Amino acid sequence: MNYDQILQNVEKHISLDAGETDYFISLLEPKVVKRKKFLLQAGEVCHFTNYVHKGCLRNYTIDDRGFVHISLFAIEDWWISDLHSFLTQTPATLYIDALEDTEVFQMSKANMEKLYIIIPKFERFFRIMHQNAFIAQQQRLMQNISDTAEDRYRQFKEKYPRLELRISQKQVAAYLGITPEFLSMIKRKMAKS
Amino acid sequence: MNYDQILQNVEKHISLDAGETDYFISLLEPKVVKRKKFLLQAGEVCHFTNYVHKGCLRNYTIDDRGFVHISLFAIEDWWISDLHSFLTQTPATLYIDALEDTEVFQMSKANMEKLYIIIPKFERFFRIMHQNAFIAQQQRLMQNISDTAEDRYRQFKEKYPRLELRISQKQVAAYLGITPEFLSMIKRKMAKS
DNA sequence: CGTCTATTTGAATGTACTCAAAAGCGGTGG
DNA sequence: CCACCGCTTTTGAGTACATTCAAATAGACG
Repeated sequence: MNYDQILQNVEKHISLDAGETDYFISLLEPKVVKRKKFLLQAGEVCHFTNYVHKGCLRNYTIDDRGFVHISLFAIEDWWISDLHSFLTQTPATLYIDALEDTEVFQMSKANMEKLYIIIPKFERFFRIMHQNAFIAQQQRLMQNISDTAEDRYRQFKEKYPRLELRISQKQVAAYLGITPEFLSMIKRKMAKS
Repeated sequence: MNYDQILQNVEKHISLDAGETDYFISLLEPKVVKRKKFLLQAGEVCHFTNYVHKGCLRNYTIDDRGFVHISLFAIEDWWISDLHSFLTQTPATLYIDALEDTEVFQMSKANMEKLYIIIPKFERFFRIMHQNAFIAQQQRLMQNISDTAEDRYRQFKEKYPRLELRISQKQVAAYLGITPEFLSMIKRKMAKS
């Protein structure tokens, strides 16, 4: 396995010496997730935080009417988990599954706690990670409140360039919070102008 | 000034000895914000993270059509800032102002950095803070995508019990992402059944 | 190749907004 | 203490945005 990519990700925010690097890597568990397979299902406890090395995962809820709502697409170099479940070790509300065959590095809750003790600057790393996630989500929330579906679709294409080529339109609609039928209409309308 | 409330807030997540407590308090700056006065305006750099000791602040954006969208109400015992602006020291996109005369404790960016160095466990404290904020916002985003305005209004009342008595319906509508007229209709409809 | 799912299209419906006008309410100054 | 002003809330009619349901077509995968 090649750890360069995940190390680069970490070293965007904190620096590690050789020993720290080795220790960090020793806590990671590589895993392959086949397309359509689950990494987490609602009701289970989320035992791992996952770094996507290659492929594409999605994080979603299913509402009372059975509709899927996607909270996040995690492609190469993204982190993904059910943060609430992971931190509190209570049953998850989110599902995580693979839209493509995917390779991840997993860090268990137990290993994460060891890591914080042995190399406290990882507190800083994950603080920054979560801050960035928070900011991105805040922007998305404000967009969802104020913008039309067509605007949100344009913003999706900017935020995830080329992802549309890899996933179905149904997935995009579930991310935008609209029906696939309506997204189809939006595309037709946009193509005309 | 009475620091018991903010210390209790901190000690929910980390423990402090007497010296640490004193140092933490020495970095706080008390401030009174009169109703309708700003703590932050879009375009300015957010220099402070604010803890609300008493009163009520709101965090909002103004979209291109001039509409206000409220990201958060911060009442007693909540923290509030423009996190992105604060962390990166770039111009804010959010406004913060007071809906009531409000007392806050402010911590500047410079003091925050000192705090992380002198008492590193505050990295942990703010990591947990931001994680919780992230989780709350994720739930709100999923609600906004999947639920009707009426459902969201019910959830607002659960999340902020009694707040409706303190703020105008217009503020609630700006939080829910609907017009005040439509919220009025929802209330009428709910009152009937 | 056949089956299953995704996408397109259209008509009818529901949810929420816009604009306008009237009524209610709160604060302020005289 | 009351009258007035400005802002909030209510109400309604017309409109725009988005969903639902159904059916036909296209595409993907085993």
